[in-house]
Amino acid sequence: MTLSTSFCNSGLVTSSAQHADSPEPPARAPYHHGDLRDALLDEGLRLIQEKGVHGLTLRELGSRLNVSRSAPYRHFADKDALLSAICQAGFERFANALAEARDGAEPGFAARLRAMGLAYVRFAAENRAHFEAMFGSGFVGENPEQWKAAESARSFHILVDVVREGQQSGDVRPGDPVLLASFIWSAVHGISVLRIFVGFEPGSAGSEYMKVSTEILLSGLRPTDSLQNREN
Amino acid sequence: MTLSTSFCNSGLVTSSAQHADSPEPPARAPYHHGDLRDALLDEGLRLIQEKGVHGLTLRELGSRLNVSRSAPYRHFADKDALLSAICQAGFERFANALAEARDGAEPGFAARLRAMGLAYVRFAAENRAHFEAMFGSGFVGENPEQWKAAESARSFHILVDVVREGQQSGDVRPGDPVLLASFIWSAVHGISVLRIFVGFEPGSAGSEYMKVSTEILLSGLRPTDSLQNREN
DNA sequence: TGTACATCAGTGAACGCGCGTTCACTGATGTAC
DNA sequence: TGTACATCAGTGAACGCGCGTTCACTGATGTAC
Repeated sequence: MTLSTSFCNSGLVTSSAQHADSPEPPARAPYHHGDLRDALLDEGLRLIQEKGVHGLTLRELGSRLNVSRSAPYRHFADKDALLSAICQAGFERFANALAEARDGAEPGFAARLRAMGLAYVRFAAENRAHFEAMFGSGFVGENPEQWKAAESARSFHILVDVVREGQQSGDVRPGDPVLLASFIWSAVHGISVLRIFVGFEPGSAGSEYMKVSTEILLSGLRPTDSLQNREN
Repeated sequence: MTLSTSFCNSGLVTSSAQHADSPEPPARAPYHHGDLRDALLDEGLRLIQEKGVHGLTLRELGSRLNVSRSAPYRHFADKDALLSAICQAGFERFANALAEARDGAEPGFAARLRAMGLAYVRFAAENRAHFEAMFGSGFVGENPEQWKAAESARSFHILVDVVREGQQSGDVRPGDPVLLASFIWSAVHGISVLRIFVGFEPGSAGSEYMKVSTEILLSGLRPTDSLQNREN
């Protein structure tokens, strides 16, 4: 990289030689990256996926993208700004995943909760990097305001609304829907976090565990005096 | 520190002068710390409490204990060994806290679960440092075998046993007690983790939230066909 | 259609920092005789 | 009761590393005229 650059800087001869070789100089990286901002977000994600949040360094990022160390500073004020952007993007995708699960499910509270719970755990497993940037200790812990951002609130309110609808249809016990949703959230979050960060996945298969968990959750949320409302 | 040491190294005169001044030289730290190993564990905990796991550095530790940077290496092979010891000690205290909660509770599954759930969340809140060393992303995530160690298994089996007893007394639905205990663990863990790392604590007071959560959990664990078994 | 010029998005060398760890050393302690 | 000596638990200087960030710079791009 250093070699080719100084090579090109050496004068007109080199430049014209390149043009003689081929109309599109192949081994020459363009001076402008084109979409470095998005590339930084993407590669940053990949880096976290591989090495965890603390493996994310601007130097490594620059080197992977064949760009100088200081190039990222044209797009992000500092490392924290980059991490913040990754976190924010994560919450956006997360909220979308939850909304999709809700919309794709059969009607009824139980089906929706099952779908959303599965989506939560699956999102965590499949987007470990985003999830770690969003909820990992050390980052959000030091920036709790991140949690209050629009996108994370949206994720949570999707769940609150589903709970509220469940209450209206008589499938969910009465009570502050925020507290009920919080418990659901915590339970599913606990499953995700223990699996991802600690490798805790009881039952050899794992799917049985998820099934039992959702069952207990649903059963606990049902109104205590209306057993006839129970679904399949 | 450097001054006083070189001062003492300068010869017999200084040494005798010290004795002439006072029988117990006051500003002189003893060469041997006495109990550096325990002091390292204690101060290490304090450091994590203040700055998170990544704020734990051997240099800072040495400086806080008025000891050289390399002194810790007399007691721990490296930084990881120290963190491992902190983690291990955490699991030991954690298991004790759970066992105490179980033993201190009124008889019956519901009372025990309430006590243990509360103990779990409280341990996390009051021993943030231990908790972070035990479950924080970035550490245990990279050393999953830590989780399988004797003390962490002990914590979990305390819960499994309580569930099993609950099943025998008819307070808990049938099914693999390990899966049931895992769900309880996950739910309570989720509450703890969201509170500690993300600052998520719904309901202004928080105690109401804990109460609702335990209620849902208990209700979900009850055998579905025996409503008469419900407790207060 | 050209051209001067402002602006944007890169470069690469360097700074300063804090870290884990090593190493030859030395003072303190305990123990065999 | 003394004394030689092994062992233990410290010291402090140094090494090498990777990091975030800054800075003067330069090539590329777009835009007004």
